[in-house]
Amino acid sequence: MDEALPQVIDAETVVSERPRDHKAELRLWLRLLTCTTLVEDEVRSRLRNRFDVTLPRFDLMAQLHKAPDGLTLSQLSGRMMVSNGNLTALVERLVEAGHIERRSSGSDRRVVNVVLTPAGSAAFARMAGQHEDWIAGFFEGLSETDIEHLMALLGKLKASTRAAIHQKGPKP
Amino acid sequence: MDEALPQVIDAETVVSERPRDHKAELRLWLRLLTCTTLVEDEVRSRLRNRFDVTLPRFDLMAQLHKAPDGLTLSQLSGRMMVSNGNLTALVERLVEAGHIERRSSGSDRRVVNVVLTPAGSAAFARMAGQHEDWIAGFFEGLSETDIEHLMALLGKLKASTRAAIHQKGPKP
DNA sequence: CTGAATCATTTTAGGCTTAAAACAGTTGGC
DNA sequence: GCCAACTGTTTTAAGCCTAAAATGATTCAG
Repeated sequence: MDEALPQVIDAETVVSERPRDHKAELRLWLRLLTCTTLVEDEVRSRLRNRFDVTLPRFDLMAQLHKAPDGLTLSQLSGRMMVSNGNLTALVERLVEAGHIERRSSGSDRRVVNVVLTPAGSAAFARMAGQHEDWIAGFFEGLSETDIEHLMALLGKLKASTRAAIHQKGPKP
Repeated sequence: MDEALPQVIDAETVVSERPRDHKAELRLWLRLLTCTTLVEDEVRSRLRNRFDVTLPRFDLMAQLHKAPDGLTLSQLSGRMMVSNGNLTALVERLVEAGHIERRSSGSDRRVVNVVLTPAGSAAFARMAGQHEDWIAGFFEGLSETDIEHLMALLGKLKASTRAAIHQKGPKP
């Protein structure tokens, strides 16, 4: 590519001459977003059509499934990366649906514990199995090594992004 | 783990004995989601804090920027992959902010055309430049070949997912 | 033992999103 | 010309999401 450059221009100069062409990164970001949206929207739609459940509710049930002894609302909001106030209504609807149960903690009257009911647990097991198969279906065109490479590259991206975020705005 | 399997079971049989271990795909999907959410939330937050604009409004302005002659609401909803009813309020707020302008089409009294105002156009140019730099910053930890590989692998994933979606539910 | 700080949750106000119904304007077959 | 089908937009009802304020419970320093 740079073979025919005049000899007086060294590599550093060439770089500094195009300081701001970030189109490749921008295109990559758009593609990343497209892929995620594609999968996510389809998952939402299948959960809704086949199990009459929304993705946030599924997520909440997944968290409770991983914690059979239940979780407080704060623990839930932390794990779901969702604001605290959000959970109040979400929990209320899952209670109405009979999937989960509120339990007040004996020792601290501020905290609300939430647990899957037996019915909710069974419903979640059914949904989670299907969900896993759906995801496998979406990734079917990728080989095992594709999956490994993608996993590694996304790991790198995750680290890079976190670094960029925490560099600019870590609480002083 | 399976080292002590009876000798009569060959590799193929072993594979068929675990027909449904899709954990690698599931983990990859979670990581993909994490990366996208990480970038998206940070972009939202910066747009909000530095330009007092939401991501949907930025997206809408980006579409209008690419179409200097303006777009109808239906064209906009198609390009933004968003429902039609969604746009009514979104457009209304951008009109209030002075970023865009409604123009009724001369020939068809049903359609509403929308165009960036000069102020909106200038505001968008400023935001888009910053936005590109932010994305470049998030991807800084990736080499040029990382970016190429990621682009290719995500292209494969996009194709695979589309195939899986259209296989199960294309309109008959 | 008491008041300030802290903590868990809920409420509030505002925005985004969808699907489906309602409205309004246009078009084509008769 | 007229009406039925179609099209573009808006409205409605319901859900998800956040930040910030409010409420209620706990803890701890003095």
